[in-house]
Amino acid sequence: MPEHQSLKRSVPGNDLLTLDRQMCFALYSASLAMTKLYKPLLSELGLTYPQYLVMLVLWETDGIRVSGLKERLFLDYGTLTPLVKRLEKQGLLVRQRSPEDERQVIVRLTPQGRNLQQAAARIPERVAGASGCSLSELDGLKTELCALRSRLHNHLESHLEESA
Amino acid sequence: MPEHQSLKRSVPGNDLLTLDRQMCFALYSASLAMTKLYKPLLSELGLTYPQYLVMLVLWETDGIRVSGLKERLFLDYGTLTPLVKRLEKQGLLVRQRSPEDERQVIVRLTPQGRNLQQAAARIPERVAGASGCSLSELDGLKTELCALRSRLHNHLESHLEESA
DNA sequence: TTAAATTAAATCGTACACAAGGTAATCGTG
DNA sequence: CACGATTACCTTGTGTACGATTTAATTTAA
Repeated sequence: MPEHQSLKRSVPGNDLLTLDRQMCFALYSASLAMTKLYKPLLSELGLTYPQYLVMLVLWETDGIRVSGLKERLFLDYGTLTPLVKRLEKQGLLVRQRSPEDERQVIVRLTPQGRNLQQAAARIPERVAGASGCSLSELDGLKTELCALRSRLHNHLESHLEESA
Repeated sequence: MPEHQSLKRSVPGNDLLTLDRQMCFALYSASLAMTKLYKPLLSELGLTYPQYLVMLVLWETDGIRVSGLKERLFLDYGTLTPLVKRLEKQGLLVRQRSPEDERQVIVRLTPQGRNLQQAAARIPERVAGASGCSLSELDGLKTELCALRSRLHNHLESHLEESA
């Protein structure tokens, strides 16, 4: 038997250090698989998955600032700025500086961006069907994941000032 | 309320088209938050999160092929090839073509890569603590997510030949 | 027994994700 | 009013993800 296999047993807590024991890997791989499921549906609309999330926010709250998207989607400016610019280039929205505060960038849907909502209307049910889960199953999982995310954000927040 | 009066209500299933109703967004944002939780712990080891996943596989199964990593982690060659090369550059593993089949690349841990397992041994418990969940909660969620991932992969597989 | 098909991996191009650093506008305090 | 701090956003660099294409090795089949 190779040396490293006997070493394996000697590491304390080592039995927890396997891929299939990691909740994080289940989360990570399920999230990537879900994105792949959306891909063909969203490509009909010319959207990527993160772009779809931005459009979901705008369909609910048009005229939001980039900082609003940041808070709603938990993404950085470094992610959002080029993402929103790509949506602008597609003609789905316009970015304009706020007249009251020139630092702020307001994001507004174009008529084309608003119209895309109809085309997207069937996506949730198509995804639900493809995921092979009942709506209540999905909703239960959603609730648990939101609770987990919330706890993670609390923890990340409470450890922010350590580096400041 | 008559369905045809507001555009918003007239879109069938439109009330499902909001960010906070999307299980996918809960999944996506929880996964990103989890990665952020790991980041400071893994940076002590000089690893990114996907690199950590590769190391987890290697600590279990040294001498695996790249295609083995692909199947285990559900990632593409396009992701894995540069990722494994970066781990090789760090001296944690070596890549070598199989003598029996020159197409295959075998990935082997170096002593340094094997030693890193000790340094990583405490990570799972530290993450569990930081996530604010009990081990059984995390395990329950893990099981649900694996089941979801499995259903998504089945669906993606069954729709592969449509494009072939 | 080779030419065609298949396979394993690499490469290329696009789009995230985010830390770190930068800039311009605004605010707060003396 | 001045000026340092803060805010909102942008830019750059590194590291994923993944579709599409390519290359080289192996297998299959005519």
